[in-house]
Amino acid sequence: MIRIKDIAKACGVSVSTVSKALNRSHEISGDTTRKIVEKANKMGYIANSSARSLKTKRSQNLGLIFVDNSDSGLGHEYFSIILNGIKMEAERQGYDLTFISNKIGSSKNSYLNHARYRGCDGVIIVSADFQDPKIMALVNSDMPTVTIDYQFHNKTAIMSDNKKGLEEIVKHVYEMGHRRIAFIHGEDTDVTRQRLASFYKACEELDINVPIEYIRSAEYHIPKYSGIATRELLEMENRPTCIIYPDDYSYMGGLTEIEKHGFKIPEDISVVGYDGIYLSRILRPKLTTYVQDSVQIGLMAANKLIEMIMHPKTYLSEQITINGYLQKGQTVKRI
Amino acid sequence: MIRIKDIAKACGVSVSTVSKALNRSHEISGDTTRKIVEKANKMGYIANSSARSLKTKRSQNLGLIFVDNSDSGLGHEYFSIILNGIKMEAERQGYDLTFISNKIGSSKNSYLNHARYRGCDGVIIVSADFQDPKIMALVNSDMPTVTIDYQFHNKTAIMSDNKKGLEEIVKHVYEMGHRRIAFIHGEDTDVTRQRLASFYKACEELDINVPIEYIRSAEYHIPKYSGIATRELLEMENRPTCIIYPDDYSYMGGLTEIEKHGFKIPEDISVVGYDGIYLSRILRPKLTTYVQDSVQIGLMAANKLIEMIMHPKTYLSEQITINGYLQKGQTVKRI
DNA sequence: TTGTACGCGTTATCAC
DNA sequence: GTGATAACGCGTACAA
Repeated sequence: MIRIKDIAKACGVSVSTVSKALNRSHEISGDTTRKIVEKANKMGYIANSSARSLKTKRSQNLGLIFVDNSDSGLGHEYFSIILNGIKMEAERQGYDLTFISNKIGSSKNSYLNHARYRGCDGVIIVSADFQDPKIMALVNSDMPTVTIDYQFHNKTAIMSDNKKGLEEIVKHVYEMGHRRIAFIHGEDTDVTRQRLASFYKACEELDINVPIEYIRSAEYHIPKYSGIATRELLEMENRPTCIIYPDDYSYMGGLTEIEKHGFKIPEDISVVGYDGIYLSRILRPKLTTYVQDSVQIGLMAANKLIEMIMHPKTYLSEQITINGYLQKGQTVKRI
Repeated sequence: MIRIKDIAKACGVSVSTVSKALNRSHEISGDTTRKIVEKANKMGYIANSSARSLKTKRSQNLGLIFVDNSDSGLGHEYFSIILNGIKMEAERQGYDLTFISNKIGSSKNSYLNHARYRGCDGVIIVSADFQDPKIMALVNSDMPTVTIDYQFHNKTAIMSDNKKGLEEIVKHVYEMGHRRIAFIHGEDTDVTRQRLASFYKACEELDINVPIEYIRSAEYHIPKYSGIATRELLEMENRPTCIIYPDDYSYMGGLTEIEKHGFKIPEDISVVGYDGIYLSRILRPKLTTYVQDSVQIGLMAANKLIEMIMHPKTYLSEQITINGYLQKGQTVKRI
């Protein structure tokens, strides 16, 4: 390992001159800087981030919280694409990314402590139990944080546009002539509440009557549950002509059930997904779904967090909504 | 922020005593240790990893290389599940995970330098261009590394069992009565070569004749290319009765093409995928595919890397193969 | 424009 | 069993 001290010796200057030169300080003359930088490269000098951040109190490192009780969190395309977006933007701006768990070494601990331990400049909470006191403690600390798809009071959050999403879906389905529209929603979260409220509102405005039995509960990303809900809907006397699913994956569970009943999509029943994952585009019939711009969500999360880190005094928390768009596939029949 | 110095003052002991007590050194009496630890907790002490690793030369942090030219790397379930496995095992053993790119801050750099800069104890190369000199430099350095699905000479690698995979697929398809078997493979990589060799070998042993036109090239994870290959196969005079795809996603491209030709699966043509992603299980007909145990691949990669870090002298590089299994779906017809 | 000296928080060595 | 002290590598007042 080679240190600035070695370079200083090799160049016949002091360590501080080397430090300043490497950091392109204007205090150092162009000539000296050039000479030092060149020498440093030749000697294969690599800075030591530990020493640097010990001194500067900055790590250029962002924490990443990704808790998946479902044990396959990262496996969900929606999240992994968000992660990809975060990674791209963080790298672009010269930040690294470190996963933050709720333990340090082998001992249980809080997320906040872990982030502090690693000297994170800020933390992005991609997926977590937002009711967890340890998450709340983190968000309410002085550590800059950005949450995704969950809004803490007065904190910066990046949200997919659930309101617009359900609104557009309902409108489209309505225009296609449907009046008996069922909605299978995910477990009770902020996102779900937004979507549900927006669904009701859109229906109300269009004078669509929504029997309570048309609203079914399932869990995001678990096709089985949406399958069960689908069966219940199909077996109703006055069954819906269109079913809106919590997400594209869940639709697959519904699909199985629909086929079991001998129904065809969209001839016998229309369906709409949510997320617009890759799968939705290659399925046949192509799925009508609301495409969330997950890369953009990730980019924006990283971007805002870095802004917050750089301007801690002037930055005002924001709630940013990332627009998606309706992908009109072939799963909604005109009736 | 509270430092050991503060605790020392509060307890009326020296900093070194506190340090030792917190690290459970046996030099310190049980009583003193208890008192110090308690006080530290009460004061909300959190260690500083920068200071610690500056001194100890250990970071308890693993680097993660994940390069995706395709711009959706993390979005591929195979990789994101591997990542999940790595994360689980690293956390279990008290290691953190940091993404390593080929730049430090805003300046271009090598992976090795980046890993050194962050003081990584080791690096897992999940996905990368293994011909990239920067990757090779990393692997050939003194930095402990583990690669996934690529074998550098005399280095530790975790491989999915491509040999057994293709072998089992061919055997199964053969047993179902197929003799005209086509294989669409991915771009030229280690994995592809292994699979191709194994495919040929299995066919040879079963006396299956493989016309050169039955071997088609596509790219992993890009349905479009597999779609094109599929069309070419379907339009042959003597078309195959079964097509093996590079991966489950690619099969979706083939599916579209097959339906365009008015063929049904498996009545008119049989198909086999590879990977066993979630999708393969919920598709109807359920896809016959070779399931890779990607969580296990991730777990093992982290596990071996940590072993290597802890026993640098005695650890011998290994090539570990993680077994998968054949998922018999409904896409291969008995003929 | 350059150099000196110190401190960031921690651990390791050695003396007591 | 405990304490004093010197590093680890870097950045930055402040001095020159």
